[in-house]
Amino acid sequence: MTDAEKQKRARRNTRQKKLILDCLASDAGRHFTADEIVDILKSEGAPVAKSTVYRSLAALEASGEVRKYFLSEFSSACYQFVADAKACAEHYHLMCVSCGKVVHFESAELGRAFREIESAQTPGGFFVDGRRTVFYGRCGECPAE
Amino acid sequence: MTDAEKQKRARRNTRQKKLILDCLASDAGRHFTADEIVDILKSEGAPVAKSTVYRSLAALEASGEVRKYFLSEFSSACYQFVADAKACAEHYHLMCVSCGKVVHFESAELGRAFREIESAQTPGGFFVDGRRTVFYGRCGECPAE
DNA sequence: GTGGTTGCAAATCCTTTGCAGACCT
DNA sequence: AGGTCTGCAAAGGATTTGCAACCAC
Repeated sequence: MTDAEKQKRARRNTRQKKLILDCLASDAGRHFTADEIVDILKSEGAPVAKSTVYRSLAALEASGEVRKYFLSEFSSACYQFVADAKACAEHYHLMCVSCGKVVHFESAELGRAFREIESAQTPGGFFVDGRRTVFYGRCGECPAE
Repeated sequence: MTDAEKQKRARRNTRQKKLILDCLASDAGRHFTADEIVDILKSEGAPVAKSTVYRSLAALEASGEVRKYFLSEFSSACYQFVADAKACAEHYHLMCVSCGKVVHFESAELGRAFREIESAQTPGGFFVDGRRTVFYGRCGECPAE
């Protein structure tokens, strides 16, 4: 099934989906792990099964409402609410593997580097998707390991 | 225990460690997963337990002889022999989101872009880890969606 | 001989899946 | 009503760990 078909497929508005999306939207700047969402909803007296959380997050990611990040090999995946898809079009993401913070930035150098990559690879080049690519590293506020 | 202490600690040259390092060194340009190493050694008639492979790879990574990569959320960790620290310093990974192929490439432009990022971010800059960062996109052999 | 190492199996962690019943539309 | 969605438990894959036997030094 293609992404287009996925999005076209009927989707029901259930209590659980709303709870999960509300949780993510309550702090759009923050990343949540699936477990954190489970715990938060449980503490709010509206428990949702972990498998449901995973399934809903996958659906939300497919529809573009939520973005999934892999912060580091030591932690589980994190999910972040996407407030405005357009706002994400022209910048890149730096993610600190230590504290999980995401920094947005623009860079003319990067555009040049991507074009270089596109033409240098063979055969047919390689188109780099800047929106899908996340730069991992360490922010200035986190101590070096 | 610090890294320095780890390296200073007695390390024994066992048959298994040699086999694993030989396997990695047999193709220094390639990434191997732990499972691949297990299979290769088994097929060569010198089986090594999977747990031993993992432990040895961790030790080799700690000592700098092997580098560990996390190429994607869909695959397990990959390990690459470090023939010459300099030789591996400046290469990056492109992963095709369509076919999953990983392409290695070198880029002076990217180094420049990373340095720009490091100094442009506040406070304290942002150190980009080129080993952890994977560029997602589409390779020339896969049709545009 | 001693203590790092190995192999095996069991355990862990995160995530996915099978299935029966519950719930949208 | 009909198909989707949920919750539970069990399975899954990658990696780690406990432990007795092992072997390098």
